[in-house]
Amino acid sequence: MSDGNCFEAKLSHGALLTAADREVLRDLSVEAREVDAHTDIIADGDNPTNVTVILDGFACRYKILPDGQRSIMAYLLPGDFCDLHVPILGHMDHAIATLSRCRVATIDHATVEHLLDQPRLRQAFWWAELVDHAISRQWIISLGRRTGDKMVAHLLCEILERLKLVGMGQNDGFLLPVTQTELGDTLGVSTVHINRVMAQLRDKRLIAQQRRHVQIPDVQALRNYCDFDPGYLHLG
Amino acid sequence: MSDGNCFEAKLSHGALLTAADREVLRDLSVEAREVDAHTDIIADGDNPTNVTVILDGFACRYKILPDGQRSIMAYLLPGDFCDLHVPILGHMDHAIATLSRCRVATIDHATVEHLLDQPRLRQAFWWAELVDHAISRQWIISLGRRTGDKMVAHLLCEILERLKLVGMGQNDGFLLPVTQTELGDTLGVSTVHINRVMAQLRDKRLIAQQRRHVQIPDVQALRNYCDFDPGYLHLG
DNA sequence: CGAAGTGTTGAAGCAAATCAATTTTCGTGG
DNA sequence: CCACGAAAATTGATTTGCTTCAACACTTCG
Repeated sequence: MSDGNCFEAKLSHGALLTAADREVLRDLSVEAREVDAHTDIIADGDNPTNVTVILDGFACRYKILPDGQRSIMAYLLPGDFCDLHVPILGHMDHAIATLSRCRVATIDHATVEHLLDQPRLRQAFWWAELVDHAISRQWIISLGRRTGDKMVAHLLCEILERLKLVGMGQNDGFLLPVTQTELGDTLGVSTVHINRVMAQLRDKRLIAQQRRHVQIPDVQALRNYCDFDPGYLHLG
Repeated sequence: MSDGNCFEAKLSHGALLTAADREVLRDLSVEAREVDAHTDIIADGDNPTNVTVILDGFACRYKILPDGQRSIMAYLLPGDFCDLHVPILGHMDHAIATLSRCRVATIDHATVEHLLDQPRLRQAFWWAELVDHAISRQWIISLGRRTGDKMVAHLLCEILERLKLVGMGQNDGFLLPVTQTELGDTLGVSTVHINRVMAQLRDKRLIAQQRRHVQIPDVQALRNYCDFDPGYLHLG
């Protein structure tokens, strides 16, 4: 499952990179470190001096509200930037934590600046940011207009597609290292409701589960169920 | 209310622009056109050959779902880009329509490329995109974790702040050219519920309304009510 | 092996949806 | 300037998707 080139694999979809460009991206993944599950990578309000990339595992953007509620507003999968926006925005307006154990790489801001001087890499980096925004817009649609079962189905379709993008979603199944409580904090519903909705999807044979391993026996059926249209991921 | 320099005013917050930079931005606003209320500016799936900027009025990003529901996922206020992402993403994954009558300017892609060659303007443009994304993340929090009354309050606080940013939110009041049906499609609740929630906010003296004109007698009180923290707008 | 975290299930309650009707506002033309 | 029709706002009654509370089973791991 672990693949040091997922960063390169992802960004290759955002621009026509040369062999040299790819080499540069691969080199950035060399100095990686491991982070335990359920650990903050970047705290709310931080002004980190480098940019972090997820190389393996699942992480999330989240915010704790004054009343103690947690809102998870994005999943970060292998190949995803955590905080490419900090050099421009100045500080984090949310926190980032691992969901599973992760392997991450860090790139200092000076190096990022240098990479952004190269037109193809600049386009690839901004493509990644713009796709993240497109994903956020889809989450707004889900939260506003889809019922619990359709929200879960749509999220699973999205994760499968994003994992396949970096060569990790094999045989229409994947490891989803996310608890039902975390899914609830993502989709704005209670843990109990997530549990019942997952049971519904299993009953309808739209998904199968062995522990944390999710299988989708008929991807098209699940897509039809929640009107999933992968166009917003802008992969070609 | 109408001010040809709102584009310049907004982008000035994203980078330290020179007088020459500001001049360039002002010149782009010269060839503006008017668009009637409730008219599409850009259709879903389009691949426009220029970038549109709102100079006056309210517009929105929206998508019509297969079952006919409409989801409004962003408001575009004076100074906001409609589709700066299209040159990189290739096509629109949603549509953009006016809410009120708008004055808009268009910049062809070649000119955008030229502007992006200048480091300060490039930073300002990307700052605008990144703030838009930060706003989307806040909407995800609202939709997932706030009740109807807090969602409306938070949205009003945000709009006030964004209008003041371009010199348009005077005396803690502003014109909100948005129907209750549109607010419902924005916040994922029914028109009836929006109506009752607005009545609650009036009863609590958190807002006052004369037709479409919203007044906020005590901004801090409204902010406290919905835990509005303007940090995500990254204005300082 | 025991404790903590996670998943599952039932029952009761509530926020918001839906359905339906009425009033108010707005735009347009006579 | 008023009349008229359409759009928007308002209100009441009923229904429902989801929450909350509570209990219990399963899994994981030190």
